[in-house]
Parts: sequence; C-alpha cells; structure tokens
Amino acid sequence: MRVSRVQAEENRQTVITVASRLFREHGFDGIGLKDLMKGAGLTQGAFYKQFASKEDLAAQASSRALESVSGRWSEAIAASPDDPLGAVIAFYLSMDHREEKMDGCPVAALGSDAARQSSDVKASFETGIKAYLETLGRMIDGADDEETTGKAMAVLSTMVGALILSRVVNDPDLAQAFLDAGAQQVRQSIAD
Amino acid sequence: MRVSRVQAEENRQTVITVASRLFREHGFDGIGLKDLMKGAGLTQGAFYKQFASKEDLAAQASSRALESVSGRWSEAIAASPDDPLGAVIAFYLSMDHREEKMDGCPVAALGSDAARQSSDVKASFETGIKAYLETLGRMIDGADDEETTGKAMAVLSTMVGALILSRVVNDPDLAQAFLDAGAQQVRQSIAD
DNA sequence: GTTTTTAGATTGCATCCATAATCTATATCA
DNA sequence: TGATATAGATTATGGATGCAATCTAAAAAC
Repeated sequence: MRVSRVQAEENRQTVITVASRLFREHGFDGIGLKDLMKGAGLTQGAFYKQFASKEDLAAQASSRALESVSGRWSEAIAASPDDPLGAVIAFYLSMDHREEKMDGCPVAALGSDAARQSSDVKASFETGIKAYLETLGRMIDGADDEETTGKAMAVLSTMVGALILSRVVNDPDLAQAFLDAGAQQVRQSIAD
Repeated sequence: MRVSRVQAEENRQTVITVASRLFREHGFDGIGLKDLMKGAGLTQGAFYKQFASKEDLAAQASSRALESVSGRWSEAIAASPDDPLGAVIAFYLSMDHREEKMDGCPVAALGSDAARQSSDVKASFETGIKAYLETLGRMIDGADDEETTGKAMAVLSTMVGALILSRVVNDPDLAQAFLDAGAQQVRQSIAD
C-alpha cells in the first residue's frame, strides 16, 4: 500500500543504509534485491520505484558507507584531541574492525569488488577516499601540500592493506601481526 | 566421451588455471561454472567429476594464482639482482598491474572477496601470503627475525593497499599518485 | 472527489549451482 | 587380444534465485 511522501523518502533512505551494510557484509554480487529490500522491511516489487538499477543502489550505498565511516573517524578524532592519530589507528587497525565488516571501512570490505563495478560506484569511492585523505592530511605535517598528500596516501594504503590482509588469513595471530605492523608503519611514517 | 587419464588430469589443471584468471577478473561471485568450464574448453557437466563444489575450485584456483604471482616476483628479482626491491616495486606498483587484474596479484584482485569465503580459500591465501613475506623478508634486514617479518608485513600491506586504492578510483592521476606514494613509502621503510 | 503516486503482487526470462541420465572411449582383466 | 567395467565427458533436468518489468489497488495530495 502507499505511504506518505516523507515516509517514502524515509524508506528510500532506509534501503540505502541497509544496503550499505549488507553490501559490505556479502559483497555487491553476494546479495540480491529481494534480501536487500527485505532488510529495509519492504518487498522487491518496490525497488524499481526508488532506484534505476542495482548498480544505481550500489553507487548510493557506497557513498553512504563512506560517509558513515568518515563520521566515525571524526568522532574518534574529536574524542581524543591530544592523539588523533592514535585514535584513528586504534579504531581502524583493530581486531574489532577486522571482525565487523558490516559497519567497517567500505574500501577494505568492498575494495576488490568496487574495482570491477561501474564508474558511478568508483566515483562514490573516489569522493569518499578524498575525504579520508583530507582528514589524514590534517594530522600530518609535510614540507608542502604535495608531500602531505603523499604521506596521507601512503598511510591510507598501509591501513587498507593491513586490514584486508588481516581478514584473508585464518590465523588470528597472523591477523593481529598485520594490524600491528601496519600501525607501527603508520606511526613511523607520520613521525618523520 | 571419455578421454585418457593424462588428458583428464590435464583438463583439470586447465580448469584451475583458467579459473584463477577469471575469478581475478570477475570475482568469485561474478562468474558461473558454465563460463569457467567453457574457458577451459569443456562443458558444465564435467565440473563435478573434477571438483567437489565451486568453493573447492575457488580454493584451488586461489592457490594457483598466488603461486603464479610469486613466480613472477622471483623472476623480477632474478632479472635485476642489484636492485631486487626496485624490480618488485616496478612490477607491483605499476599502472600495468593496475589494469591487468586477470594476471595480477590475487590479494588485490580478490582480497575483499576472499575475506567472505570459506576457510579453505583463506587457507590458500594464507599460504600464498606467507610466501610473499618470505620473499620480501630476504630483501629486508632487521635487527632480528621479528623486526624483519614486521617490516615485510608493513611493506606488503602498503603495496596491496596502494594497488587496491589505485583501482577503485576513476581518475588515472590519482591512481598513479597512490602507486607513487606506496612506492616511496616502501623504499623508505626498507631503508631505515 | 479526482488525480497522482506508491507498495506490493505477479510475471517473465535468464542464470545460478548441482544432479541425473546417457554415451563413448579408455582401462582393466580374463 | 577381446570382453567388460568404468571414468570422463555431453546433454538434459531440477529447483532456486537473479534482475527487471508490468499491473493492481490503495492512500496521499491536490
């Protein structure tokens, strides 16, 4: 049955948010429209009134996921103004983050998948990644803007890689070692 | 019709090799058994005489892919014995590698996917990653074994992350910047 | 009260993984 | 060597699920 305009928009937002979590958990190809809609309390029939295609939703859900995690970075930083970097590391390179794909960084959860998606999805990631770099850049001092950006990219690369590697191995000790090695590398590369 | 035993084994190997490439290109969920078998010149019906399930093939194809890329590392290193690290960087953190998912590093091409697969698949990755670390460790000198391994893990994390990030953005300049930043980071972290 | 607009139900068609039935050439054994 | 069993492959089938489109009915909006 039909719902109010505001309700319909609210439903749309719910679908995007739910999709942003389910895509991270199962991958873009790992979950179907039926289950995505069910997660939002709707049926599949309603999907195409709200989105042009699954790919369209993937792009919007990616943006939503990136924004959400960017927010968590900001919160972590605001919560410990004396050691913002430590806060980001503690959040990103943790075993909690390793096990919590659904609410974690979409670059780590969907990076390999996103590389195969449409340019719309990549555009969402590109925007989100630039926001990451801005946030990181504010914690780094370089000789010039270019050096700062370069360092931020290196730091982000290390964090994303370490988290992904920690997730693809079974051995928890090895996983922890990757997170630790990444954290140490990040601290050092910011120090000098 | 039936074929000889050696032929059958040859077919099996072909399927694994083909799958290792097609999985990297399309993801584990992005390609079906029909197309995988067709790539090996066979029909889908022959699949279950050779493999227990798609997941079984995924694990074997992952091992094959990791071995293949490990071999390419060794070749690159052997080809320039005076600068082995430079050779690995030139191969791994290049725009060629960025665009050549099918024959490239499976950790970058399938890392996010693999994190969602069975522990068999993860075991394949774990073995391959340990081989990576061994190779990298031989190029790094640390105070002790532990420091060397830690550095190797950090280097691998940076390389994997930089390559993945370069692939999820549309802008080629930004992609190149991630590769460059990763390369610089790797060189520096090995230097000290 | 009439027109829009939306959720849901139904349907279509393709593809998914897996299994079964069938065929044939190869191994195996007499 | 010749008969027989069987492994490896093809074709066909199964049921489930995939994305997408259409139609219906009801409620909001005017």
